[in-house]
Amino acid sequence: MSTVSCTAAVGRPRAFDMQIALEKALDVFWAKGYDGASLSDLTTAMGINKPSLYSAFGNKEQLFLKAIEFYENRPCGFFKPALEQKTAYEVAEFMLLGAAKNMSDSSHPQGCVMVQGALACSEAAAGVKDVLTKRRQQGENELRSRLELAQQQGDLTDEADASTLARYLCTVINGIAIQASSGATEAQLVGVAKLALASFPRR
Amino acid sequence: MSTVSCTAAVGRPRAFDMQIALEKALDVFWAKGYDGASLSDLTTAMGINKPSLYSAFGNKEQLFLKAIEFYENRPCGFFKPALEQKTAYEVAEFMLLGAAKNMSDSSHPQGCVMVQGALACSEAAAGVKDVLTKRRQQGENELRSRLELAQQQGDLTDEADASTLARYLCTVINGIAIQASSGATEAQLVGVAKLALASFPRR
DNA sequence: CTCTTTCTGTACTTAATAGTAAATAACCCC
DNA sequence: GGGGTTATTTACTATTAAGTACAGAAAGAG
Repeated sequence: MSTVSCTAAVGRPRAFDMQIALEKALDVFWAKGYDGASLSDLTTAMGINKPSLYSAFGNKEQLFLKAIEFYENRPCGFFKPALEQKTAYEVAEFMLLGAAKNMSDSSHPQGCVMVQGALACSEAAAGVKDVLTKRRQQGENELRSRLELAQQQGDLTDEADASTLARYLCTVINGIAIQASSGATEAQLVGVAKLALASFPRR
Repeated sequence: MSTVSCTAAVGRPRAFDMQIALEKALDVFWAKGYDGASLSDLTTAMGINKPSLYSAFGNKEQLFLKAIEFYENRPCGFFKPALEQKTAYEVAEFMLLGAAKNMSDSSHPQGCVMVQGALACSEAAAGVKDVLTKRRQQGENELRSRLELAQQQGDLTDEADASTLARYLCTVINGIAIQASSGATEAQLVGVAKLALASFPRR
């Protein structure tokens, strides 16, 4: 089930678990951003040496991309599960409350690596910034499609602009990410999420 | 009226305008963040050499702090003017629409340097991240006080929680900053701002 | 046991980083 | 115009950055 492990059957076996190392790397990128995370930070957290990192993950940029891919697909995510809720309002509610809870969770760095991983950055990080921007945009698009489906299904009023509504929800989620990374508590963020929901049209 | 210029009457006069140089530095920090902005980036943009930078502004960290101080006080800001609006709703409206317009303005980097200047960063930037976090928190506190005043003056219902309301508005503004730095247009952000306003209690 | 393959650890390279020393140039005051 | 003062220029330092060469270690295949 591992998404990255690929130790060949022949040759000296890898002495570390790639999945666990990747999670450690994710935590570093999450807390420090792409520019702020040095290879020393990464190898120290991952418990390996640089040649192991390069042979297993390519280079810093590819390691980052694999880390955010893992981040997006990990089981405790809230975005994709939210899209599967029954009604548009439940989608919005699940998503906002999920963001509030998840991003303030102290079992990992606060906020969202998709937001703070590479927001304002050096030219060296321009590529990963671009990837993050596109991924966030893609999430917004998926949400818009889900809301349009809700309109077809009749659980979201046709007067609503699905596009603006999706952008609004993503804006609040991004804002919650900032607040969380600034130290806001879950209770505070849940309050914000509930207030944000007041703008969402109930059927 | 210059806030930073302090060329002594004696000695060789400074060959550059500190205010203009500071604005150029601000643009670099705004676009690249503290970690992503190298001294070469800064001196190139400012049109000066490193010793001039160090003698005029101290070091990279102090330059950053002076740049954000300038940012907060510059005339085209929207936060402080918003607080002076007549009613709580007008405060919120001015603030959200101001954020939407200002942060997508193409006459400077998109987004908000107070948000993206140092969000997830290296240990070297921990100090400036801390300053930014505290400043944002201070802004939120000022907004909360303004809303409490509105409750005393009767133009905001007592049922509203001024603290949560202020946090909500700041969350949306921070979210707008992310969207703007990801390329959202003014029209898109104004749409978000208006939708966000629907959650704000009118008297 | 040996060969091949792959990984690990140490030590290295090259380039960029923040910051500075020292000589020179430009100004005001007397 | 000389003396004191401050800014500029060039050249430098020490450190850290990302990335790699190479020798040795650990496994399976024959």
